[in-house]
Amino acid sequence: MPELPEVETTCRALRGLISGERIVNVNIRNPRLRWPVEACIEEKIKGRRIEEIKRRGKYLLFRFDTGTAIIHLGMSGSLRVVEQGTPYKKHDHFEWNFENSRIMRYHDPRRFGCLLWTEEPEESHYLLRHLGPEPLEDGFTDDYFYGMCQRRSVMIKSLIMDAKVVVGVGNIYASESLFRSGIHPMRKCNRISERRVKLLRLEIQNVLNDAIASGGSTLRDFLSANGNPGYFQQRLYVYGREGEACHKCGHIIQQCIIGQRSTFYCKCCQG
DNA sequence: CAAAGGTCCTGCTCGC
DNA sequence: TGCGAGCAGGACCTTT
Repeated sequence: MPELPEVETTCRALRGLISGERIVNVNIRNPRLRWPVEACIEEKIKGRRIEEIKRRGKYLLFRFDTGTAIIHLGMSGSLRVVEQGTPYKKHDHFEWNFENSRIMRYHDPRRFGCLLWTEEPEESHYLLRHLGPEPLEDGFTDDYFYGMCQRRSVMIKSLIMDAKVVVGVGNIYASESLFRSGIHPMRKCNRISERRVKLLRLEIQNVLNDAIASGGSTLRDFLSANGNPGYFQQRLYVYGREGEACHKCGHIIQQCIIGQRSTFYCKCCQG
């Protein structure tokens, strides 16, 4: 579920619901996430106020005066805010109870996500230290991106999914942005014209902005029974459409595997 | 049985 | 031969 737009949607929803709230209780029901959830996190944040909630790549950062809690949603994780008395669902692994009687619950069937605690400045934490620029912020320039393409020789899809190059481009939006810019996903990144690389950079931003905009419409449902932030209603040109007709030219959408991940493209539109 | 939207880690290959 | 960088593949889990 969570690519950058979903994490951003979650981040905005949480800000509206629990920013500035004091945590009155922490309940770790199953610490066995990607890395074990340390029991000490309870004493670190209990009684503390969330001073800021922000996103870096696909990581959510909850800043307290004592340090920062880092949550990643992995492949199947989600965060919901519910009212007291809401029954647990299977795979609700931890929760934070707030003074305002709301509860933030972490749900994650595959347990690829994490909850970590750090007292370092967040940018020097080992998981965040080597992350590339945010795709929607100033550091992700044409010059920077073309430079990375020149310096490497991997397939372009692998390059844009590399968090050291740019954060937040997951499997869905990688295929979508390559379609929008007319680049075959298996093209070596150093064999693409500067003009096309610049177009790709722009289309990465466009597809992420579009997805955030449609995710934004689900914010008000965050507190309801179904807390899934969704990228539904979204117009996907190629992802998951193998065997169907291309919306632009009518040719059949193809599927291949790159870096163990399903990849979708139109061999007519993407030279 | 295959595949699912993430990403860290290991071990291999290649070029110097 | 030895080394580092860059790259591909494996691993982590459960559900459909």
